[in-house]
Amino acid sequence: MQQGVEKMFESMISECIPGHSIDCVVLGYEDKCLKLLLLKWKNTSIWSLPGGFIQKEEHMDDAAKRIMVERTGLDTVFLSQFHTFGNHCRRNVDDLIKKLNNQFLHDTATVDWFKQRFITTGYFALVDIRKSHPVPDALSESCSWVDINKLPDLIFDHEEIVRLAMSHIRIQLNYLPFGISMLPKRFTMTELQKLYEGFLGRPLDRGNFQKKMLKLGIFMRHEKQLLGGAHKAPWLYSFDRTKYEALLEKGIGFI
Amino acid sequence: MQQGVEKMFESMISECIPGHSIDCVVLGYEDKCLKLLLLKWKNTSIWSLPGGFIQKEEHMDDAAKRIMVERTGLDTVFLSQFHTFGNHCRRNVDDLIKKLNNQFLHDTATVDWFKQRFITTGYFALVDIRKSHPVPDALSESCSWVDINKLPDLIFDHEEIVRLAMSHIRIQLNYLPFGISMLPKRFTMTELQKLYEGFLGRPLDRGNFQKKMLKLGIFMRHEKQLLGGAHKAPWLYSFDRTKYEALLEKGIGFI
DNA sequence: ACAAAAGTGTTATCCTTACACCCATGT
DNA sequence: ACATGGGTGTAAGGATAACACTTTTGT
Repeated sequence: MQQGVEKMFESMISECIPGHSIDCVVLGYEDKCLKLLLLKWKNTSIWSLPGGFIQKEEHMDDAAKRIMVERTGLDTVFLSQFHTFGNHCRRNVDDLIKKLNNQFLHDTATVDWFKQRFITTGYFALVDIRKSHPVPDALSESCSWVDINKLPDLIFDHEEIVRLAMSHIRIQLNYLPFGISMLPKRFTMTELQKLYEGFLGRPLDRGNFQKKMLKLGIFMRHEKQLLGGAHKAPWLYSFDRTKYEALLEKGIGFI
Repeated sequence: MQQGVEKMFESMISECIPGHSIDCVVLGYEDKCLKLLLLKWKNTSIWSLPGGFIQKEEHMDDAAKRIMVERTGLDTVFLSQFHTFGNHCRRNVDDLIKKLNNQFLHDTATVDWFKQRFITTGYFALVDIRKSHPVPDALSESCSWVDINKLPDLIFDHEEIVRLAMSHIRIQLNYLPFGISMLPKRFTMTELQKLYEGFLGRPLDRGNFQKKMLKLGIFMRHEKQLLGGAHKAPWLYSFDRTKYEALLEKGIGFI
């Protein structure tokens, strides 16, 4: 066991509040599909959501932001709390210890920390994969983007957490035009549409989608793209940040 | 200080998990207005939301249910978690102790319990006032229904919690037809409309409201009401429970 | 020239909104 | 009779959904 891990456990136990954790459902968009940021634990086939604990004097939202910076290097992302999971038996730590095969969990204080009951608050984040720099934590051999439709088995109740995050996002999609944090500065309407289709899990009508989006009045159209496709070159758009934020404030449709 | 309070503190500290609390925004409807269930602390002018703590082996949702039963005697209510408040400085306990004027908080273990940092999860509940039997807890001299538009100052950040609950309810109102748990078995469309207006804080068109509601197909119409008003007697409706629950499942409008 | 995908247009239908009108009842 | 509030109807406008047509580009 490396020095890094021991140190991390020490500071975790001394600086964080017990019993409460944070799990982040971090979504990005690449190659026409939605991807989820996952950690793979060292020398195991255990996959989990990036997460962490809350420092004693830290706002919970700030803890989520910190975790995002640590795992993705991104400090300004769309980040929103969506649910707190309070089932007392959500974590099967004995099973975890077995799978870990004597890695990490030796020290009694550390084992006790992991064995305690945790209530976890789920946050979802929408980020631009191209700007992200995933870094594994001390327990993980990798931190990587995985196609949302090809997820491996996840630890504990993390699959449930992902499911609920997606459901919250789908609902919010009705009144919050996501996208600015997930797409490159300039994008085509088709790219935006594919992103929406990824969230909703179903195809949308091309013509209607364009009209609906453009009517929101939050886009700026740029000169044509000339990328090599055997077809008419699509317009490039970007978000008019001011109008976009104003729309986020008041929402769309509704009430 | 009575025996009851000491006992309560003892079991609270020994049986509940520290650092996490639950606060309930309990709403009822009476006399054409929305009312909030509030506790008034003994011999003070401190008002607060009913709340409590989570037992060591208790699911968080069950804790919320238990708290609802304890305060209202109602065990099947519409109860839904809406947000977790994780600001580390949300509670000014020194101020509380001053206001309490040496009541309750003497024992060091108890003072320590209250002085610790709490993360609280907010639940909202929609109940039928007529069926409720508000009972104060050991610290309170009263547990009573207060007009949502005439709230007193609340302790800590409880006003913020109420505000956020209302905002969540208003959004959910767009796809969940609330009402079954708040109105008497039989009600008129105008009563339902007044309830909605209470949530939304604005008047709705009478004719359009009726058509929209009836189109949902979750109502049963009964024989006419003959109550003494100098006008046409309105129909009485009740919720068709089966269809209502089915609609709650899939939501209305949307995606 | 042709396929492929982008952009735009058309139509029918539905929903919302703002009213207007009539109905039943108690005074 | 009439004021009061309940029930229903209508017409305009907007949003939605399905689909057709045109345009541009690389091969």
